Formats: sequence, structure tokens, C-alpha cells
Amino acid sequence: MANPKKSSISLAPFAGPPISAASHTGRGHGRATQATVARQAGVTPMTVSRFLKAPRLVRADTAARIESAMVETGYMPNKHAGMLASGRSNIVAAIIPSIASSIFAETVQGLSDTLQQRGLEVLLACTNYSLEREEEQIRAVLGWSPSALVVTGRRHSPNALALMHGARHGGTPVLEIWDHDPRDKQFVQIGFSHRAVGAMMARHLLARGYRDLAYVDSGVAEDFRAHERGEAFVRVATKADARARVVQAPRSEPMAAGRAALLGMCAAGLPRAAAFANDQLAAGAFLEAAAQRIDVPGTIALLGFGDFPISSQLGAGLSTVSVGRYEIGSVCATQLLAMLLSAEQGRPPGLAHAVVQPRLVRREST
Amino acid sequence: MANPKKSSISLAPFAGPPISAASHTGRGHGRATQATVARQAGVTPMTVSRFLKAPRLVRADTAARIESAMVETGYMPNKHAGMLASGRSNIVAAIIPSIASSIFAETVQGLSDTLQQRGLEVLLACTNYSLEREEEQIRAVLGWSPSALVVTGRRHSPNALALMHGARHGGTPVLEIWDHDPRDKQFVQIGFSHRAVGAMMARHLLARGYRDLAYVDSGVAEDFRAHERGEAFVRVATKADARARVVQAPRSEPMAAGRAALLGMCAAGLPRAAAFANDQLAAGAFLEAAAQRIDVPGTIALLGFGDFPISSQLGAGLSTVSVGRYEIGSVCATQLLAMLLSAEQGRPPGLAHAVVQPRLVRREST
DNA sequence: CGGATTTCTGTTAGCGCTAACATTAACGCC
DNA sequence: GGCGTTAATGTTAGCGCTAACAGAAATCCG
Repeated sequence: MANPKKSSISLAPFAGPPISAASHTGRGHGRATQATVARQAGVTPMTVSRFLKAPRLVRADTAARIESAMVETGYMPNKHAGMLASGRSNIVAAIIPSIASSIFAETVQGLSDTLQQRGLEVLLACTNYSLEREEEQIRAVLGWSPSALVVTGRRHSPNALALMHGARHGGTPVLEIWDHDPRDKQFVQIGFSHRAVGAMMARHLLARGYRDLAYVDSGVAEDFRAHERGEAFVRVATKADARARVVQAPRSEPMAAGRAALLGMCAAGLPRAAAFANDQLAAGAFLEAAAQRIDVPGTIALLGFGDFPISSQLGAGLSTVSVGRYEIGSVCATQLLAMLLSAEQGRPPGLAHAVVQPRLVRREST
Repeated sequence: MANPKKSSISLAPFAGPPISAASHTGRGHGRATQATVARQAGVTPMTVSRFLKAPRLVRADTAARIESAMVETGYMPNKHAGMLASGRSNIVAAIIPSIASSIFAETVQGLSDTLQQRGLEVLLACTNYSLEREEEQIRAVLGWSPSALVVTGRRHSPNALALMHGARHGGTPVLEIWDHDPRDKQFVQIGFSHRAVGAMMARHLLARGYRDLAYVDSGVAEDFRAHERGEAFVRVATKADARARVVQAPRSEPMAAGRAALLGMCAAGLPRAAAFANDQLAAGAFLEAAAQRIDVPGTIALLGFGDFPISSQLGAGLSTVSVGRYEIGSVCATQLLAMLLSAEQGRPPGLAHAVVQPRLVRREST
């Protein structure tokens, strides 16, 4: 009971009138504090604090008295006070585009699974793929004095960048996940090159002999990584003297958007092969193709991105690019812990990027 | 810049040796505080604090001086200190079974969208469908003195229940989401009766003339709500003199589990209709049926639960039960805000449950 | 234009906890 | 048994912020 393991996630807002929790009489909020426990156990608060941090530092019988006093009083440590006094929040703030889309959920899981074992909590914030919102979120989470800051991607608003640099100069490790550019050494990056993936997708389709290609981009204007994949895709295809165009899917539910994109291409003339910004789009297109009795890959080859469960389940399987979603999170956590450790020991942080290499999974759709 | 809107989510752990953030010289952590800003602006810290809380309470020229001092110093409020001093954390802790499964992601979105406008943040914790873990998580989040606590479902470990009651008696509203039992008045509930849904599913299949039924439960042992739907399903079917059995899907990736469940039923003798614990399972079964050239609904009718995007996209559509996932979150937030408001005004909290009624969506699979 | 308002700012104290140091108790050993 | 050593506890002060009240400044109005 003294050392509960846990893991949680949190969302935060910041407008309108704040609302108080309880009707408190004056200041104290009624809850038992370390002082309450100490009185009950016949020791000073400091001993209680010590017991909580390192039980072995107090004598066994004292520890027992404290422990039962904690149970009797229903003591619950106040982490805000602890943070304030120690200067350590043991919070890692992570800013991701979205929780609803399952892309980042596993990364968050990987992050928290690893950090959890080291006594760190993850504070999560979502941007809905908006840079403006990202800036707000970074500002918001910094108010909790996180031990480290994790953001998604390499593109940020100028203010957001300033906040990130400020945090880093204040000694807070800042890491960028889900992207990688070896030339960019501003922050530690954990991810992969989206250009390389776009190129990989194009080369795969070219290698299979398709020479009239399309890249179906998600309708999300600020999903820069999807755009980057598309640009690289087109560049490589064009360089190989193949035809390549970019099609925008509508910004709706992704599977429906994929269906719509396929229908759109039907009207405009089907390419021989289409690469998609993600598996959901590709799955939608696959299902629409089935509905239209368009042969895949006979008439059109389909290539997804992400390797989500659905792509291995549809028909004989959708070819896709497999990304270590969970791994990005766990590697990020490991890296981050190393940075915190070296900061603790006064060593310089080191700026080692980590590449989580994606790989192409060929199934029957290409 | 004085009133940033935000929204974030956080995950928390609690074991192993804590790790410090920066190499701080003694106590102060280098960051500008209200005192820094105050000195710069030639006022007392209190005026800065006041400006932050209610800008209109300070004279315009003072406000301007403070504002520029904040920019110059790069001031960032310390929320821990604020919480400690005011006794209000403006955090709502939400405990859900899983983020990775998209079921609860939208509920969280609904919660945070609504709370955000009122200056409340959401602290999220996942249990992975384990009551033990739920208890740990509740204990963990209570350390942040949340303004309210939201938990999933009505089943909790005795200790968890004790913590919840303790929190409530400390004036913290406690709400249960995703379930509803009018007889249970311990905590405010926002959701629906899973028995009623199970019954609804059975009645739908009976009404369509199917009399040999199966309920395919998810392999998640502690998904009590899925079990409850299954029990009610069987009860109603049996009462109507139909055949009804429960099949356990393997605990794997849900779509694969659905496929496996269908194959299992093939071997054991196909029922005339199968209801599933969720749409992913049903989708897997649908795809396996297609692969096996089993006619749906001719040979076997399939009924899902949840109304996820996939169920409207597969073939001519999978019948399912549509649940207001987002609505549960937003209604919960509204209710919670009302409770905080009445607590603030000293009124008794009121214990109004809110039912978010699910409805059956018939498509071509039944 | 003086006293009652209203508006703005300052003072004091303390939220609950923990670094850092100081002190005392317990122990070992020649 | 006195001295050094270690183990266990206590003392002091302060983290950054905000209630609550007190005081000063500006404003109003008969």
C-alpha cells in the first residue's frame, strides 16, 4: 500500500470561470496530511515523509506505527505539494495529434508502459492536427512543470518552438516523435523519415511494374507527415518516368473518405496503383473496389500505411507499411530516461536520434 | 496570451526510483515566478496573481506593465503552487479501461471538449480491464486532488470503492460512466443498462425469426459489461424458447478473434444468428464468413455492438447497436459541472443518473 | 469640497510537502 | 568506558502561489 504502481493520462482546458471543488471552511481541505499521520503515529511529519520516500530509512516499529496511522487517517499524499517542495514533478508531457485515431494510442501505451516502471506519469494533450492548438497545449502542459516534453513531428509554430527551446534550456528534455531528419539537430527525434517511406512506397509499386500511380492524401490539412510521404512518392515515381498524381480524400471518417477517393478516381480515370496516407483510407478504397467489382490488384493495386489490424484482415490482405507504433513510444521513454539520468548526474544530455525503421509488408493487394 | 485555452490528457505510473529533472542549484528552479514578474513590473506579486485570475481587477496601465514583464521574463505559471494555495486543482480524473481500443477515446473527447470550456483539465488513467489496476489508478489520480473523479462501470474492488466513497465524502463528485442501474444510487451514473442492450439484441434477432442464437463474448475476462449483455441476451432468448449459447472469442486482436470465433462456430455447428460483444469481433466474423463463402444473413446473421465506422462500411452493412460514445462524455461533463457548481454554492449535490439510450441500427447483416 | 463609495494595490499567512542540516540514539571496538 | 561511526529522528526554512483582509488611491455626489 505504500508504493502503488499506476499509470494515467490526462486532458486539459483553460478558459471560462474556474469552479471550486468542495465547500472548504477557510483553508484546509479536510484531507489527512502528513502532519495528521505524524501526530497519530507520534513522530514528526518529516519522518512520515521519509517513510514514504524510502521506508528503509525509518526503524521497523516506527514504520509500522506510521503505516497503521496512514490507514486509520486515510492518508493520501498530495502530489502538488510534493512537486512544489522537491522541484520534481515526475510528469512527462506528451502532445499528440489525436487519441481517437488509434495511430498514436499505441505510442502512448509504449511511452507509459516504460515510464511507469520508473515512477513517471504521462500527461497527454491532443492538438487535432492544429499547430495553433499544439502551441496552446505546450503552454498548458508546461504549467505542470513536466520532467520532460514529448511532441509529435518536426513542424511547430514559432511560439511553440520558442516554448520548446525555453523548456530545454530550463533543463527539461524535449523529444520529437514520429519523424526523423538527420540534418535537424534541434531536439532529439524518435521516428523515421517520411520522405524515405514515401519513396519506399513508390519504389515498391514501380518494382511491381505499375507505372500509373496515385497518392491519396488524407483530407487533414495539417498532417504534414502524410504530405511529405506523398511528395516523396510523387518525386520518386516521376523520376522513374512513371505517371504520378496526388488525390485529396475528403476530410471525413477515414474509411468513408477512402471509398469516396476511389469513386473519385473512377470518375477521373483509375490509376494502375494507389498509395494511401493510411490504412483506413486504403481499407475504404478496398471495400469500395469490392462493391464496384473492381479487381484488386488486377485493375488497381492498393497500398496502405500503418499496418493496422484491418489491413491484414481484408480479403487476402492489404499491402502496407508497418511502423513500430508501440516501439516509438517505448524507445522514446528509454531515451528520455537516459536524458533525465545524465542531467541528474550533471552530464551533458547528448542528442542521439533514434530511428524506428518502417518496413513494407507486401500482401495481395499490390 | 493571458488566458490560453488548452486541453490535455495524462498517463501516470508509480514505482521505481524517481528521477530528477534538472540540475538545480539548491532550491529555485530557475524559472521566472510571479515575484520575478512583479519586480520587473514594479508591483507586488499579489497584483500579478490578481491580473492572472481576473485582469479586469487591475488598472489598465498596470496590466500592460505586467503583461510585458511576463513576456520579457518568459513567465509560466506553476499550477502545482496554484493548486496548493487555492485548494482547487481544476483537474478531472477519468479512469477508463483502455485508450487503444477506440471505444472510450470518443468519450474522453466528449468529456474534455466540454470541460475545457470551463477551465478544467482531464487526467486520464487506463486499467486494461483490470479491477486491481483500477484501484491503483484511482489511488494514483487522487494524489492530484482532482476536482472530480470519473470511473468506468459499476464494478470495483472493495478498496477502490472505499477510495471512491472517501473522495465523495471529501466533497469530490464521483461519477460512473458507461453503465446504468436505476437501483444503484451510490454514485451518479451516466450510461445505459447493458442488460437492456443484451435483451434488445436478442429481441431483434428473435423478431427477425432467428431461433438458434449465439452470443460471442470478447475474450476479456473483466469486461463485465460485455458479459452482462451476454447474460441478458441468453436469458431473453431462452425465455422465448429459442436456443442460445455463449461463445468465448480468444483474447487476441479483436478482428482476428472474430474470425476465430466464426471458425469455431463452424466447427461446432453454426447458429442461425450471432450477436457479438463488439463491432470489431462482428467485422472479423463477417470477413471470415465472406472468405468461407458463408452467406450473411442467409446462413448466419451477424449483429455487432458499438456502431463503429467499420460496421457501416462492410458489404451492405453490419447491424449493430449504436451507443452515444461521445455523448456519454459530454453529458458526464455537464453533469459534473453542475455538481461542482452546486457544491460551490453549498447546495446538496443531487444524484441524478443520466441515461444515454442506445438504439439498434439494422443493416443488411441481420 | 468633505465624506462615503468604489477601485485598485499591498500585507500577512499558510497550503502540504521536502531539501539540508542539526541533533540524538544506538552500536561497535580496542 | 570513551571515542568514532552509523542509524534514526528532529528542526528550520522555503517551494510558488493565493485567500482574506487592510490600506491607499481614485471617483462620486449632494
